Amino acid sequence: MGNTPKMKDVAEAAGVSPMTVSRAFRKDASVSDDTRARILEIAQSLGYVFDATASTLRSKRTGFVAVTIPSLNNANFADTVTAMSEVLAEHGLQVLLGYTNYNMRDEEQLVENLLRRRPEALVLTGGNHTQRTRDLLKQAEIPVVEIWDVPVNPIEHVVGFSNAQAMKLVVEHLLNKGLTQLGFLGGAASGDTRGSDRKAGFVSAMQAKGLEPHVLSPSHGTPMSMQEGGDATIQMLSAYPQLQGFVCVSDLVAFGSLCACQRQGLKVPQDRAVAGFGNFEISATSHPRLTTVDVSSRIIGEKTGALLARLLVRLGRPVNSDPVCEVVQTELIVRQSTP
Amino acid sequence: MGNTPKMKDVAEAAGVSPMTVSRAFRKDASVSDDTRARILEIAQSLGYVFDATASTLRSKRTGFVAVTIPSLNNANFADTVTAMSEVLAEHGLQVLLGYTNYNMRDEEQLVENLLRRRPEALVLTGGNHTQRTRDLLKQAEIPVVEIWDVPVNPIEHVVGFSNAQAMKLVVEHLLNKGLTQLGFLGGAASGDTRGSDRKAGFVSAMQAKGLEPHVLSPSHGTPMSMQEGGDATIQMLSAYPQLQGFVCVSDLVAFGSLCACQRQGLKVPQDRAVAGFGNFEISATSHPRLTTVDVSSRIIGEKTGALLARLLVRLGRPVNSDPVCEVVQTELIVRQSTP
DNA sequence: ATGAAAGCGCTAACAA
DNA sequence: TTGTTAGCGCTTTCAT
Repeated sequence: MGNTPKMKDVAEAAGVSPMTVSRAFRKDASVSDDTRARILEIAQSLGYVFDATASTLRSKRTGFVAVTIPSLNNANFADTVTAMSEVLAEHGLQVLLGYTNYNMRDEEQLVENLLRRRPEALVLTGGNHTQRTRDLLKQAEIPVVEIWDVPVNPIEHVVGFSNAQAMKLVVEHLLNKGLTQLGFLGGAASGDTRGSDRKAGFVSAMQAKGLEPHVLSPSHGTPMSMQEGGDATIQMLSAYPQLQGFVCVSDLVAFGSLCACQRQGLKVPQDRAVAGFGNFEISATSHPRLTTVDVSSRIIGEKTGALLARLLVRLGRPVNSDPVCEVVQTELIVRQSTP
Repeated sequence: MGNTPKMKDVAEAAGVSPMTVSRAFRKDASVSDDTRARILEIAQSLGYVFDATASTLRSKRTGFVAVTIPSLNNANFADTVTAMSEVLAEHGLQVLLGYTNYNMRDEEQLVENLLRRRPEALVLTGGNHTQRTRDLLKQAEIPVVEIWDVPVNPIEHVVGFSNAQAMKLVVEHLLNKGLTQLGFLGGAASGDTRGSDRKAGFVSAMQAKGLEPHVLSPSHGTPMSMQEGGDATIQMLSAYPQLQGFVCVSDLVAFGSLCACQRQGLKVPQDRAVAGFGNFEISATSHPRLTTVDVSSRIIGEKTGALLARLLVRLGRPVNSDPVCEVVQTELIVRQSTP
């Protein structure tokens, strides 16, 4: 007990050099098929487990891609990460996931911690970071991808979409349907540009038509929840009874709003319209189903994974290429919660 | 470019030995406060980033706790992991997260990959694993915790609850309210005991009263979705029109069922009762709100984190103690979707 | 409180 | 296809 077998032990048991064992554990290296099979079998029988920490130190390859998301608890980010993991796994890369609590300070701390593990690339959800985060990333000299946003001043690569533009799709749809009295529900977390960009998209789309944008946007650390969406709806209804529809920062808020309306005896969409954002599962299920915007969560993950696989192809160090900026599609999905 | 500073560089710049720099970067070690402050400042100015991979190799401490969950896309598992991360972070430990797709084969592969990174402990969601997974874990000689379940034959430590017992709370509540014609909705993924345990809890609670348990449990790889919950509800309504209520494997399925009933013009709870499981946010928001079972997702994470912190206290190697089995509370939450 | 020497377990680079 | 040598960047151990 206590002495787990090393590569040397496997080598001795197999009557070869440690180098041959090392090669046997990598598929690219040149070992005869016989030898490899025999070595792997012996390793298995000895209970040998390859030590990635030692491998890493010498080869400078950790096999990690670090990914930060604002919160573990969001189905869309989960889809992005899942899709990314799948693509990266095909290239022998593992995702090292961390979350920022929608907070730039936490993100900075997280990035610093992640960099200590020497990831081969870093993916950040969102385009708003502290200066120190940006500095750390530049010094790290690894590929950096910002996703779920199209930052004005990107660090390097980008795979995302314009939250403001996407939100405009919703507003314009409602305006086209003749609704003019619209309210926006969605709290903007301090460092979270996605929420505030959506709000900005709402405001500018309204102002473009000379309409007054009513906004209820309590500002605390985290995005508005279903519950808060419902509470905000009640407040809005009492402050602006003339409102014809609620444009929400997410489907979760929209669902809260929908249920609050129903509890007030208001029919959706007849009495009030409700629109969400993100095309979460709930929006396709609720009664009525919610009009929303699909933002290609999985595709963002797939494209990011593919981009990184390309950049990290084993040419010594990462390929040095021009920054990529891929804008993914957003699509308005009209359902029954709006006229 | 290309030559990131090492500890040696920091040492030279500070006029001390690398050993002193090493000590400065660990809070416990003995360095004068002045020296430490000076070293950290110089390190910062040089853009030095501590290399955890090298540290790991020599010290045999990775600072990782590996955690597997069935899917990234589940708010309850996310809560568990978030809570666990928070507790572990206080002890300088990071979570290395992986997901199994609700699949024992994938879990085996994942565990093998995770073990290569030499985690200091491993947390598995669920109590059902391949024999090889169990063997790997035993050989690894690190603390293992199974969560979200109370396995009959645990590997080592356990922090969970009985899914069958928890489900019984729901069934008994409905039976007490005089409903006797109940149907169960929930697919059991192949290796996922949580879903099938809940089903088993339903069946045995019904049989205990001499009632017939109607079950609709399509068996594919993943848990039943909202959409599938709705579809299953339609099927059940047509196959067993006499059914008075739907007992669902999760709140998501219950929500699908609720909406399907509403689309059929059935009133919940007047015409049909619907109950969920898990106390997801949706169950507290929907109209009507869903009766469900709260399963202490965060508490599981906190307790697991605390247990590991205890076990991994720096006494050379992990403390060798008797296996712990903590059963967390489950609580029936009666809301408006049931009489 | 600080330093010197040795080495963690692997793999790059070269040789055969 | 296989082996030899050296060393990745830290930290353990022991000394002062």
